[in-house]
Amino acid sequence: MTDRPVRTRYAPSPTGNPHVGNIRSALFSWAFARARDGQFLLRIEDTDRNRYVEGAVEAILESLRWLGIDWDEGPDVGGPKGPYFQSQRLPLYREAAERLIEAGRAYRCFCTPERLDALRASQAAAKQPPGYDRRCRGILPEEAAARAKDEPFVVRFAMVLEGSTVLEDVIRGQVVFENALQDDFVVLKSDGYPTYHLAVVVDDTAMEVSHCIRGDEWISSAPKHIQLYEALGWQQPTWAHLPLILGPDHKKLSKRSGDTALLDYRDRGYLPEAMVNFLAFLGWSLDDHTTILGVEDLKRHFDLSRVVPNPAVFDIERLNFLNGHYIRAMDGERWVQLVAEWADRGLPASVPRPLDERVIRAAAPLLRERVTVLGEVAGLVEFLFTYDAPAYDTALLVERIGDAAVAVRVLDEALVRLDAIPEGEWSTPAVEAALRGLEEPLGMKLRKFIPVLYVAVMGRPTGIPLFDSIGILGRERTLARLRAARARLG
RNA sequence: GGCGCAUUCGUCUAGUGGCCUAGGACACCGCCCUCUCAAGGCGGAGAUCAGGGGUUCGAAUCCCCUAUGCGCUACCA
Repeated sequence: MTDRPVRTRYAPSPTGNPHVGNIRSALFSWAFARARDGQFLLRIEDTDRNRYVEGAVEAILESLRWLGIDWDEGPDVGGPKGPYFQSQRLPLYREAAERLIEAGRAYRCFCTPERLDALRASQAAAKQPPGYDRRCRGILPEEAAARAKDEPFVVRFAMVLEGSTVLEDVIRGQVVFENALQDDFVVLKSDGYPTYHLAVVVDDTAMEVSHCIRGDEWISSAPKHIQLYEALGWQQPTWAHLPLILGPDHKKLSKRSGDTALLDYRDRGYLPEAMVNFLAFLGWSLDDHTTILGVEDLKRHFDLSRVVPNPAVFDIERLNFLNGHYIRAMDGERWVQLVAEWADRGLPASVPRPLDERVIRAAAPLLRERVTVLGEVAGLVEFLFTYDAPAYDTALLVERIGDAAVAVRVLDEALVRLDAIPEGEWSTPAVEAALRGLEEPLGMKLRKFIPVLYVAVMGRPTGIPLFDSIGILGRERTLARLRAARARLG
């Protein structure tokens, strides 16, 4: 079973933006294939025409690309086992269904949706486990074939009724399912499309997938797939059911719980390397101490044997930490570009474009240690791109220092000292020297009075370093802001 | 309801019978550094390993029971 060359796949259905849980499965499948020098393929499971969402396929490709996950075969690049859209592989599924019928392992079912609903309702009312009652399983093959000519039908798999089906899972070990409890599930729908169960078995076989790596929500269906493999006489892949990713509410992450689409994280300013690092450790670990791991190392060292069986809660704090880490670790020029991009994206339309690159370059290093998510960039640099300080509450000027009269003195003294710097000598060191020189006349430490100046200059008591900010801002704008602040205090 | 899975600090995890009076990381708290805020450095608190029975000289690690949580239970994946 494991002697085959490693081939794994990610097989999403195009029903929307892939969420982080799905992508984590893709990441693990991909990393496993890469670590084993195998191949990774992408297959679109578009067998449900009702749930198909326009643009979803592109969103899937984009999600993977963003994280740096590449595939050897897939809908866009093709490959020897194509096509990679299930909707284009219909004959394969029909053929398999035919074989199953002929072998007596599947049968046509003519029960109407109404009857099925009624059946479920009565089972629920009687507190019986729901499931198809196998009414059509007894229909003679010839009769079924005849009725099929003008009656709608589905094809159901005839489950083995006795004994048990055993799943050998590399993450969970052996899981035993009683056959008597299994349902005669549908393999081919009345519209001729296969259900997931049939399609996944047919395609994984045809595409020579060696390891079926998927979310734990599938483990209950595993006996269906295993029996399908047995009935068709095909070799099972190695099974690996990954632990679920839970939301803060400890429920399975889903579109409904919001905040789960992978691309939303990109749009909020998370870095792909942070996301990969974060996702990699949701259910897996390298050893007893590694927490920072690049994608290259993941590709090299990932292994299913170190995947844990228990579900993991998605902890945004940890993602934030990693994002900040990668921001600080990245190449300086890339950081400048990101700052430019996010400032441009986030600054109000009233700020003239293009943005002054010199300002961006000067501010970028100051932002590095203060940004955890790129979306914060614009708010931190806005004051550098406007003439006046951003709007602020006058009370802020006094808040930290505690006394309006003292704040007034600070502003007056600062004004005198800064005004004394000639235009040509305006620089960060000159500003710093001037402001530090205030300690003596004011009779207080720099740290004590500087919050007043922060507010006057940037509209808030915290932000990127003041001396640099004033240096970038220039003489005229700085003095204007200090005077404006002074005027506010009467 | 049935079936299945899971259960180590708040969170992600290390741990496969003695190295564990349970290690790392995030978050939290404190100190240092410091022009604010951060970042960084140092330190702290935080898990009777869900509970109860066994097995064993010895259990977080093996077995059983219970509890709790989650997943599945469609002509959706």
